Amino acid sequence: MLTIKELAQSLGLSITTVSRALDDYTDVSVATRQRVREAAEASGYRPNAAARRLRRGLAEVVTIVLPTDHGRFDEPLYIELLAAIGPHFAKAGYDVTLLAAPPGDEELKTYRRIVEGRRADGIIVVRARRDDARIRYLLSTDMPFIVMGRSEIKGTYALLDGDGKQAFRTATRHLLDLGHERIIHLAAPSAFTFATLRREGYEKEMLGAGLIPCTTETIADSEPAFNVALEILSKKERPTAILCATDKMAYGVLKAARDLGLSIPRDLSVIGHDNLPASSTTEPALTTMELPLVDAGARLANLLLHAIKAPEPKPSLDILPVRFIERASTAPPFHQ
Amino acid sequence: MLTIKELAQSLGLSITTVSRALDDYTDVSVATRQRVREAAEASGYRPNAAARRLRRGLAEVVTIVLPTDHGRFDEPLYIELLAAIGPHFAKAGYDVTLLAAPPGDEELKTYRRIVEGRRADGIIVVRARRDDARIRYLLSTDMPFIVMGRSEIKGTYALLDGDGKQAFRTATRHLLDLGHERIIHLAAPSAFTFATLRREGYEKEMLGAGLIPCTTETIADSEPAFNVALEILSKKERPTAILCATDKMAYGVLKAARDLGLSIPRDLSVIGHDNLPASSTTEPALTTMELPLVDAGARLANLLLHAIKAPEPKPSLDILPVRFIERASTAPPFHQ
DNA sequence: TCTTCAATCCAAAACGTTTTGGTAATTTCT
DNA sequence: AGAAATTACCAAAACGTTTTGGATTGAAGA
Repeated sequence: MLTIKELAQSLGLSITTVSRALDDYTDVSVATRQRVREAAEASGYRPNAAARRLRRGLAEVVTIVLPTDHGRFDEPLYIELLAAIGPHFAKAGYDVTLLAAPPGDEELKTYRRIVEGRRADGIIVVRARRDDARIRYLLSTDMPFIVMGRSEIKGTYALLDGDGKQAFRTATRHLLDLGHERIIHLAAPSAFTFATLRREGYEKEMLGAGLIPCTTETIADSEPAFNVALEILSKKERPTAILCATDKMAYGVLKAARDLGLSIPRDLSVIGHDNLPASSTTEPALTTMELPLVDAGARLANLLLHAIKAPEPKPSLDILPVRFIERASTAPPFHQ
Repeated sequence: MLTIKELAQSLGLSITTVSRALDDYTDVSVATRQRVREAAEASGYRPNAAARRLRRGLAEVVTIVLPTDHGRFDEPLYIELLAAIGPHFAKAGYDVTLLAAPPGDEELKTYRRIVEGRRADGIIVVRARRDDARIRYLLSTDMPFIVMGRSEIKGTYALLDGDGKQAFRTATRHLLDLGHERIIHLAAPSAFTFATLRREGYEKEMLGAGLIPCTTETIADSEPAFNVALEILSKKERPTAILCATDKMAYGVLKAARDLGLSIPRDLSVIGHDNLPASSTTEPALTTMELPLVDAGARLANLLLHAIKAPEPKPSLDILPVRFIERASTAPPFHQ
């Protein structure tokens, strides 16, 4: 590859001048700058990334570590997020590197590798837990980072999350307005902040309507939700609506209802959250909620780039509105 | 951060010795090596990535450029692939960087940035086209790369693809064995190699069974397939089975059948390809095919790492077997 | 005893940039 | 006309590694 030295030689200029010309310094004449520009363009010169990183002390990289549970991550969410943040970081001259690590020790090691090897200028932490070892570790370093989701760790860092509480209030209200009264909430494990928040939203709205909230907690996946739903729906006084913490759980509920011969939405209304790609093709199409990831990505990139530039980070908590998407799985309750 | 200089000083050794001790050279005594090891471990020393990259002339990075059509990429396929390749590259000391670029000029610029700035040691090209500008560009450089999918560009490079032809022969045979005779193939545009191959498989098996193949070509998405299916299924002599080039197309067919009051699989068998996450939750669950991405990822990582090491690349074409997944959307034809 | 050899260690060069701290030539101000 | 300021350029240092090509010791062989 062509180096700046060769380029300078071919122009009869010093390395310094070429470098400064390309970086728009004012102490090189307009004519020279132009000449250098054109020569660089014509020869396809591009500064060696490693060299400039070493000199500048910047990696020009931000990293996102994706938690992979069993070798694969079936979370289309993060993919959308990646697509959304990519262009923003690219425009700022940053590459986005993607690391996959199973939660636990391996995950922390990955973070240490990034921090200690100065492999990135910033880190994106996703799927925050209420007590999160990654956040605690990062706070002990000077690595800028931003958290997607909510954690309860105290400290000076920026958080970004959807307004799950408000979203679940809205969803509950939607069901109430349709005339439902026996509304059950299928919650995700309370170790996750998002689960707690969604539950709070549901409970608040129920209580506001003078109804007793009724929550069942289970693993946030299709299978466990299926089993729980089978049980709930077999009872004599079964609910007329189930509000699920996630779309995946809603899939389990849909299946359980089908297996029991219940018609949706006639006999049961179902709502999920996430708006996974599959949710528009279920039968019936699932009423759900979605964090607009294009906006979230822009905001996230912005915050992280700011944190990288700023000497002293400011704590911040960005709560983004969640969009309610009404499809075919909700309707007024059918009175026998 | 701690540098090797400081570490060496604190140990009373030279930089050279510390560096060589950590790299397992034989010209440092076992005792010293041990001592250095422990000190490095204890102090959390990690070589500065930029410095070692500059010196070694390696980026320790491979890049995958994802084609984003309209700002987002709704291809869960690549996500799975990413998860699959991640650990392999990590083990070899490589980071995976992810770049998103819309097909066309922007995309080529991205490739040039990587190559000219030496930002990666290898590139993964996905969604190969029959005539692919990216491949042509990469062939003109010395950047190692590997292609996922098939292209018709001549040259010395490695290709990796699923055996779509064999897969569609198997699928067709499956329908024939069930007793179907009026089997229609809903094909993707023939500009894509995969579409042509799948079609060939279908036609070969049909002809082998003494039946006339009948293919309809359309955009590989749900909506267009829906419209085409509506038309096909409204005819008097409608098919008893539709073999779709992709799952997304199959979703459209499922919806069309539902709208026409046809029961699946009684009145119509449907098969897709890709095994998207949504395909196990459709009603009924979709019979489909899948390229085992865990294997594909391993193979891909292997090939690319090899290409990076090897001075002279060898051309290769890896055709991976596709797995047939029988679910509930296929059954013997129902004779009125 | 003198050379040879292996075992350990190290100083200095190199990787390709950016930045610091200038110099020389020209212009502008007293 | 001489001093001061401005313009346009550059040599050399620095970033933190890895690697090259020895140097120094002590043991083994002649």
